[in-house]
Amino acid sequence: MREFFVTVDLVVLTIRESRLHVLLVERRYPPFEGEWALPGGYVLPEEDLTTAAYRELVEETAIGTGVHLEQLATYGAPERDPRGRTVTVAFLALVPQVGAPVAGTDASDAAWVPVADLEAGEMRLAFDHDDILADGIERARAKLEYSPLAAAFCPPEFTVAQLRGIYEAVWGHPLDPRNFHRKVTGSAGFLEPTGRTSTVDGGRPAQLYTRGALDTLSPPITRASG
Amino acid sequence: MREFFVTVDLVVLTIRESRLHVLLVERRYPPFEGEWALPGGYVLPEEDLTTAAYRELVEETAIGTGVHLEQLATYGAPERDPRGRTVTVAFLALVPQVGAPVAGTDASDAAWVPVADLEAGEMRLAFDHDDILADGIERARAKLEYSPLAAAFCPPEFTVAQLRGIYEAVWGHPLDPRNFHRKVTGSAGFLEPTGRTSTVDGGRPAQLYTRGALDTLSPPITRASG
DNA sequence: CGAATAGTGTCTATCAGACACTATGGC
DNA sequence: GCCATAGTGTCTGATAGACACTATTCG
Repeated sequence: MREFFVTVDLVVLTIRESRLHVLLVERRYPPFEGEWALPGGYVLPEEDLTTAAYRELVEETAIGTGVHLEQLATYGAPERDPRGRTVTVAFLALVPQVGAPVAGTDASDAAWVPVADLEAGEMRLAFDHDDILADGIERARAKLEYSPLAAAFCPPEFTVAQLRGIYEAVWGHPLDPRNFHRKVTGSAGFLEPTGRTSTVDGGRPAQLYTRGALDTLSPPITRASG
Repeated sequence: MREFFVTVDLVVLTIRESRLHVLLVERRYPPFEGEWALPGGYVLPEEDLTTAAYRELVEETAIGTGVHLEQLATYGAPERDPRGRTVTVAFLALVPQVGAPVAGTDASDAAWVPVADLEAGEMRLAFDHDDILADGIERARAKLEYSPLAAAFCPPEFTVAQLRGIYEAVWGHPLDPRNFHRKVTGSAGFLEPTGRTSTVDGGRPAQLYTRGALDTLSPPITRASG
């Protein structure tokens, strides 16, 4: 029995230009000075873990509405932080498209980076953040199958085509528009029609929806095939 | 930033007499002296989280082979432990049927308790262990659907009927023996026949299997209906 | 009108669930 | 033979995926 430092780290995902992006910060101080890392920070003495994660999210992105935040996993290898024994609780955040990220106090710069670039091995993150990121991406991909989570990437009202775009960006392959439409509109409680329509895409106006009350999708939308 | 205590707590599940049981210990010292709790303890200074969980598991159950151990979630509400700010990393362990549990140093007694009794609200656990237990049970139930995890409850070689008994005990309702048989034997890589047979149940001898290499079952075995 | 996107109908192969039937042991 | 359990065959209703077709807007 001894004392530990406890931090939270965030895998913040969003869709930009039809591609999945993750929020990274450039470290301003040692260790790993100048390298890219996941945003995060120390848990305060009287603060719950989720509260700490939410606070860090707001500090980094300046958004706080329509966000999905869930605990991912905890990483505590003895040598993972050279400053001392540190356990980090990782969270997964899914956010709608926003403007440029905000540089926080412990990061000299912050940026949205395409996940595909990181998966191609073009960049190594500080600490064990490559592992945490991989776990976060896999969690997001898996949860789209059976949860209405994709709506967390969308604005409050969205079309079926926008929602399909989320799935295509996260899974990295196209889906049949007609079957997708039938699937999501046919699952009672998954989407709620607003009665309004949107004409942004040049064709027939699309029905606008909000996320429904359902929190488990059965049967799931499968990602295996297009 | 301040220092925290870090512990691991275990949700250890097994099947006894065709019912799902969880391992509980009676606390020997305050806080919550005399109450029942999940087994667990402090993470040592140079110890990985999973190593700590495994150490606690061996201390409490004296078994170490054929066990499934996975991280569940982390709980860190500021007031969850009156001794000071403590974060606990909960693990889920699934073990084959074993003898009586072993009383550890920080528990005056240990016992296998039917999960159904706890779910009926007959018992309150110390700390926030009721929440942790509920999360662990739900994780186990969900993972049986799409993973070969049920084999972790079985001896090294087992029959299809034994495996079905696991599903029935965890999910709490009967499954059709014929459809279950066709399902599990038809998924290539899920089970490996050994060539040996077992005659323990009085009828036609059953083929014995070991767990196959597959780690994701597609399509899943659904728990919704019998 | 054509182009583009929204949304519906229909066909087919597959599969879950129900359940009749056969196989192989102990008594 | 009788009973119990193992394991197979067959039917039916539901559904995923493929894709033809209709609907509604813009220019």
